Amino acid sequence: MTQPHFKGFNGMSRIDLDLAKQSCAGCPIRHRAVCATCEPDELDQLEAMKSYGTWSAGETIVLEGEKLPFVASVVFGCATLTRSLEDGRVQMLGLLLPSDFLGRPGRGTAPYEVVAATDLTLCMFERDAFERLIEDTPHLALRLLEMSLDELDAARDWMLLLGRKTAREKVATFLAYVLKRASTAHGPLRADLPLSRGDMASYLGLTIETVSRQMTALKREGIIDLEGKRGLLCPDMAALLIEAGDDDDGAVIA
Amino acid sequence: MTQPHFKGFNGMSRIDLDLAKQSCAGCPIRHRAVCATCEPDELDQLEAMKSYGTWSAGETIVLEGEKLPFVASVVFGCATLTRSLEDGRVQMLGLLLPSDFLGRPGRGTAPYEVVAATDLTLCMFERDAFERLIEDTPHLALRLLEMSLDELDAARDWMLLLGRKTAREKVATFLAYVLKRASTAHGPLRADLPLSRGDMASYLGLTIETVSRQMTALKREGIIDLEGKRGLLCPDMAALLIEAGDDDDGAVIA
DNA sequence: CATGTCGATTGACCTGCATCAAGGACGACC
DNA sequence: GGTCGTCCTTGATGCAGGTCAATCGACATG
Repeated sequence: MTQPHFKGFNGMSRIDLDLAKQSCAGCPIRHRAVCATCEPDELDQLEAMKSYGTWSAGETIVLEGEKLPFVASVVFGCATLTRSLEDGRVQMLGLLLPSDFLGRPGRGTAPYEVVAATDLTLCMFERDAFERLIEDTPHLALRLLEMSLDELDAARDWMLLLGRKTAREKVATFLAYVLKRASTAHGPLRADLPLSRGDMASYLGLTIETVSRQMTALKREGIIDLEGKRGLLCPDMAALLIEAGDDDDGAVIA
Repeated sequence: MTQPHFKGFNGMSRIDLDLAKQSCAGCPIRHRAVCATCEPDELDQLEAMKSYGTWSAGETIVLEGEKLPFVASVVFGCATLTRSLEDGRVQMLGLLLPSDFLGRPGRGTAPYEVVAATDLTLCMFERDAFERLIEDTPHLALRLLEMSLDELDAARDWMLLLGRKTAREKVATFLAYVLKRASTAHGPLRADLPLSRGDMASYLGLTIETVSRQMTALKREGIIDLEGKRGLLCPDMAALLIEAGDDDDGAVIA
């Protein structure tokens, strides 16, 4: 386990900053997140408390039960929320992709471990200042309520997956989700897997071996194709969705 | 499937009303819910839009995807939230016990089926009026945010259970949760199971048979005792918690 | 080029839970 | 009391996925 450290709030390269600006243009955490309805002066306040932080793949951002002194939006990269049983069994509880929100306004400590699954950039807001802003800004609280309801929906889709889907359906559902999140206007034919096989197993309530076997099976049957370890292509999204096991439109996570 | 009907808003016996009053005294949905910090005039407004509804065990309150025209707090009884795959597999996504809250402020339709698991009384608030009140009452939005974060925590505990726990641990965890919710100051030695074996299976991502077998095993080993089908006694809560598989303090659901 | 590491794959085997199938227990209703 | 119907329990069997272990790239390092 890497030590939890804190590059944020200061040390960022020029390039990092540019990339961050690009994704957070105008309103700092724009997609899915807080400021869809912000007034200019509120945006100024957010801007004032905002900073960027980077972590490299595998680094821990907070340990289970520790304080998370900020809330944040993922600019790029991928982070995972996991919880463990004492004997070492691990289950992923959340997957954060660009534009997803991290943090529980009003709650200082994280009831799960947060780890950077890939190199990661967060757009962060100092917690205390952010919470003060919420108090004074009614529609912000509503926006956050919206967001946590979305997360709740995602968690519940995920429960259905964990409780009732077969290994093949689980893997197919995950791949479909990744493709959906990566999709452009041209269609979701290609994506980079944001997670290792091990992380996928943790996500899906399976073992590495089972994930690997299901992936090769789907590849063998022509439903997906793989480029190296992380590249994923899907010639026919519909076929993949059938394997995923239900009407699932890919709405599987927050 | 029973047809979704709507006894609420009017037809209640004297006794029902008394019971409801008792649980909802003063502030209508008090525990875990909205009004911990309400002003007197806000309470009046809530009072004005409030009504009670009853359902008997097995009745459906809303179908998956239908509109739920109210938000509510459970006064007594037990309701379940479930979602199904097309082929009939069912997973429970939420369990509502007295003082729990039902409904997603700002969202009209339920993404799950809501069924009364036992005879059930809800304290209901007409949706539109409730949402108007939220708009004018900033701290209500914060309170609701709190509540949905609690639900999210519960859903995530549940994910860990579904993804990584053994059948025995799952059953023990559920029983511990029931005992905890039923506990009085004197300790949680006895409780009535709010769910049938089938519903427990749906909750835990297992089959009826497996649930039944694990229950008999726990009974045979003296960890629990059963009175009839629904009565549950636990001579030693600590022993049960060990079977539940982790530090679990019983915080498993919203 | 040899060697080591780390992730992914593949195979052989085993087991926990699902599945299929019979009973029991208990209440409702005639 | 007899006969359902519903829910629960128990047994026998099978299989999906876990476990253990070997191998295979891909990439780094000496």
